[in-house]
Amino acid sequence: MMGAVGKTDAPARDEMDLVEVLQALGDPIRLQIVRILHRADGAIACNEIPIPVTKSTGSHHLKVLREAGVVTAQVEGTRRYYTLRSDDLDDRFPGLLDSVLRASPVAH
Amino acid sequence: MMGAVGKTDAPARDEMDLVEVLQALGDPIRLQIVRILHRADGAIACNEIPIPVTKSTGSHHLKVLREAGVVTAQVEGTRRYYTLRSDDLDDRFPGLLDSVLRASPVAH
DNA sequence: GGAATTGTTCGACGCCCATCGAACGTTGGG
DNA sequence: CCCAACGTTCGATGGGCGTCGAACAATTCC
Repeated sequence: MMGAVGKTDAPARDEMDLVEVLQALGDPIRLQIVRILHRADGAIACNEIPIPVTKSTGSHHLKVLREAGVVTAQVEGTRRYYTLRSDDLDDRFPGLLDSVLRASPVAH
Repeated sequence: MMGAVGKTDAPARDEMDLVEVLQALGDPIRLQIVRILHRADGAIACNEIPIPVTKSTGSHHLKVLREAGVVTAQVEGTRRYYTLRSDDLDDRFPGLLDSVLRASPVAH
């Protein structure tokens, strides 16, 4: 069953909230995940994403990115293959993802 | 005197941190402030920014935006005139501010 | 000089978030 | 059928953030 207004875990293009996306991207580790997914240029297993946190924390970050609409996961057996929703993001917020990806990771 | 590595309240173009900027923009009220400053297309008094919070809270949000490098304040008597650092932002993170400003405020 | 205006700073409070370890499904292989 | 692998979920914890009122500082005006 499903509760009244529970997060569907995968917002449609038109349902994406700018603030939610910005908050999702406003974290070093999540930004790192997004960069890796972009470089991977396709589906990549959750296990293959090198991040310096526990698997539970990583699962949390992926969930935040999923609920914001930044990434999608397709289940394949016991693995989840993640993908950047580049097209949907660029449709809803043109230029946002590109500018974030183009920006140098660190300042200095 | 000043402590060793205290926030200077106004980072240079090259000192801007992407995560910090995204976090600064990832708040409804701060986003509203940014939109207002953009529409104002010039300096606008802190007092003239209509936001549904106390002046202390507003001051806090302006400080966050200042420290992230999103806005600048020039003191004029007892008033502060705020300005969007559009040029600096576009130099450091090309396209970011534009995409954020172009995005429709709410989803639905 | 005193009062009013403008904005910052200072606790304080409540809430959300990032993080972890452990427990719990799910799936695939021996 | 049981076990290993993979990922989610569940407290719990610590820290940070948004919010407020009150106090403080700076400046202008009468």
